[in-house]
Amino acid sequence: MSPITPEEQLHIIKSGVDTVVPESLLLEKLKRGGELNIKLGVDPTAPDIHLGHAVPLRKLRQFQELGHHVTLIIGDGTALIGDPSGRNSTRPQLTREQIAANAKTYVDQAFKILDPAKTTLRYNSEWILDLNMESLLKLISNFTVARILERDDFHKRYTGGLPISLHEFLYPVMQAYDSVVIKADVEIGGSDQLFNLLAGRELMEKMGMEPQVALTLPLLEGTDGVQKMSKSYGNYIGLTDAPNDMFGKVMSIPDELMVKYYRLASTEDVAAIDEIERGLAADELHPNKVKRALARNIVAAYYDEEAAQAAEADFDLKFKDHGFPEDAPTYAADLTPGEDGTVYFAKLLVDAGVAPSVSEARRLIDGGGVKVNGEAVEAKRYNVEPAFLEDAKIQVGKKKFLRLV
RNA sequence: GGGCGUGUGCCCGAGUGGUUAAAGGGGACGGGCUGUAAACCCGUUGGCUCUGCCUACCUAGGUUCGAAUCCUAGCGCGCCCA
Repeated sequence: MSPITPEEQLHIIKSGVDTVVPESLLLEKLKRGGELNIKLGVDPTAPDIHLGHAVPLRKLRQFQELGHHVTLIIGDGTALIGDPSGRNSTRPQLTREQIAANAKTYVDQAFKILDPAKTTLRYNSEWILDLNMESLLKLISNFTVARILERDDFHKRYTGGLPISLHEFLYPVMQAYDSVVIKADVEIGGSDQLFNLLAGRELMEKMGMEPQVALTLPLLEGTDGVQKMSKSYGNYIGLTDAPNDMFGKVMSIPDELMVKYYRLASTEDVAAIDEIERGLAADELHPNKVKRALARNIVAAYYDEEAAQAAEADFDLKFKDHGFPEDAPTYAADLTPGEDGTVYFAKLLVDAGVAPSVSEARRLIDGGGVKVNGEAVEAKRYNVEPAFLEDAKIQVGKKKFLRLV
């Protein structure tokens, strides 16, 4: 057990969190000493995880470092229901094969963050799918329809005349039952999970157990700084992104989000983050330096320190020194000239995958966005003599590089 | 089942039968500036064998010299009535 006091633990745990319900119970549990059982339930619906999904995992890791134990529940049973949280329509139900495949991908990525020695992995199909009618009825009788309907998304759908399938009512109940089975001390989740976490408290209490503490984490905004991180908004930083991409994406977040990212997505100590936050507010720290450190930290968390430094060097080369990266993709271009002795450069850019259409490529050239060997190609120069492109280093915009071979 | 309304480019949204590839905004992209951003300024934003050609305003027909704009049917969406 860590020598630090319960109050200090609480401070660390609270870093970056949205709400803790109730905080007093958490402190009480911490004071009792010994390891707490921290629960996170995930639906195996998203095969690729990004930094947003990693937020609760980071928090679990923090608990582990404080000496606590984590129970990660793969909701392969509840996935058959489909979590209605935040939805305004019934979520499509997944097949068992999809679920199994997703779960595996998820677990592989989750263990990049979690300490396997302090993690128990459970699948809730184990207990949920074997419930007989008698126990199921007993279980659901602990909740009233009115109570379930209080939930904001159900309420909206109900009053809005949108359908709610009966099985969706069961989702919070089943998630609560998970907490009963594994005897959770704390359950963590996104802020949209609060209702489900509270249902767990309620059920545990009704079944004569000490209720769990509900701990919710805010949603992490994506690289655009506005919308929550999500693959569909294209603003995500994937855990499997290459170090250079990951570094660059972190660098592109707005300054205002740096501290939040530190708290929710980095491995930095809470005390150090407190200091960074203070330093930024007092104008003692340069935002650029802080963001670089953040980007290095995040890359190092998923790769290693060396990769992080290489990514930073690459970043400087591209954006600070405007150099040409060594690892630029290569393209074997056909430089055979046409009848007029030139190569159709605009088309070549499309074939090489650095421009979506010939028209767009022409516009990019006209706008000075295409550089060959460091020099911007002049407007209207869509056709080019082959020698001009011999082993050329081509840059399109700020981020696309290409080396002809 | 009936009535009314609506359907435009990535999104929102304007649109008079005839310079409409379609106003305006957002987003995105490119350039400048910079600390990587943000903010700000400028430009671009259907495709192509590009001073021109082709395809476009839900779909299919029709009227017309000419239609996103008018008509018919279908499909989608909305509201009201049953």
